[in-house]
Amino acid sequence: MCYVIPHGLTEYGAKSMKKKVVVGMSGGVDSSVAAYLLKEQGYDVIGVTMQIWQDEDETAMEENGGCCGLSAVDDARRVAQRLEIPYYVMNFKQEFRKHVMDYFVREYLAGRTPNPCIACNRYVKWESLLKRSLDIGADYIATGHYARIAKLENGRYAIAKSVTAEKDQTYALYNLTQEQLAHTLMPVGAYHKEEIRQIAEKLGLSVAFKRDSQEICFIPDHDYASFIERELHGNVPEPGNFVTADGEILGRHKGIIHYTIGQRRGLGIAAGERIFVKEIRPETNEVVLGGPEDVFTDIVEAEQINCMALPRLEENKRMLGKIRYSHKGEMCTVEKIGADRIRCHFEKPVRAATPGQALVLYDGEYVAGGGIIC
RNA sequence: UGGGCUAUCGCCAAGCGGUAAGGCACAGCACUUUGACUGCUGCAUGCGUUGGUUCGAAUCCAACUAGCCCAG
Repeated sequence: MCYVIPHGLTEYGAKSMKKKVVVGMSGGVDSSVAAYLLKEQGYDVIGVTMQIWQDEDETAMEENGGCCGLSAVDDARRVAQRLEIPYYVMNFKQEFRKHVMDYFVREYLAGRTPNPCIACNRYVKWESLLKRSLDIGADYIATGHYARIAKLENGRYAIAKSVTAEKDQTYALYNLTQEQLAHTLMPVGAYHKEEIRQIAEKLGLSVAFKRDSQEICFIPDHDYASFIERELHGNVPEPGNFVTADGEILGRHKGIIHYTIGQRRGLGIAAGERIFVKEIRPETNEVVLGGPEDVFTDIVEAEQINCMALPRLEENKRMLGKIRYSHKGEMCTVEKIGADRIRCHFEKPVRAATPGQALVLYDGEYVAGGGIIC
């Protein structure tokens, strides 16, 4: 049995001081309404927008409206005014560059496929923003994620799937630490997206019908390979061979950064049937291709484990495993094969488990933990 | 040099006298707080070239060109 403590409210009144919370405001509907909800709940709310990658003079591309977009500051400031809460912009460019952009490039160079949102959450939003928020006297940080935080019977904090799971964002949050969760609020997790929009509309917030964010925020044109090339100043990995699992050469590839496991489009090979990337071999600069069935596996290994609901990922426990954000999940059992490494045996093969992506394990409603697929 | 076979979209490939299937590749869109996957749409006024037969030819005939195979 687990129960939810609306932590932060428990002591409200007892100390006659309002709890102070910093809301990370992206300029979108969700975080705007999150700020409103917290204010209604009696918190001392401070709005903050994180400046993470965009240059100040980059005022073009207003229409993008990504989670960290450029009109973000204007929109967020307007909302803060409307809600009559203090508002600040904090610069996190250094942290973002180090933990997200550099990591992103490094992973592709190593033949892996990173998930920048997860890194951003763990190291920028929660590590850096939380630290600075605590420094200015806040008790919590809050975001507009569709997820809930619960304190479990075993004393641990865990992220739970949003009540209304059509918009479940728990996968991208699996890597948060206990300490971070203890200081985090996610007020919109109790609502439907539609309800959030309605609240925003009722409040007269201009962002009520703003498009949801999508794609990699620091690569608005969606051309991530060109981004990597720019970052490396053209010093990119060489073209190499497309090969079959048997070693037969099928053609030339453009360099391993252009590919990910399970990819079909963009290979430029007319095999007569659909072919997919099965494996990327940085050491020989080969990209292995195969048929649709070659890309399934029932064993997935992961490292850099973060435990959340469970103090450790127990052996032989049946859990739901998700190998990508949009994966519905498949039941699996966990085997510990190293100090910081697990092997999951899926009951049904999963498609295109990709090194660099996260394997997130769910124990019922809660995120049990997860790691990086290797 | 004889004899035979084949030439249809970037690749593969239907078509067999009645007005150019399909797959792959490619492009665009949709989906999507990662990369992918997936779905939808588009993609040969022309069938090696030139003539001929026919109301009508990618489909029949002839010549030419190219490639392949077998003889020497």
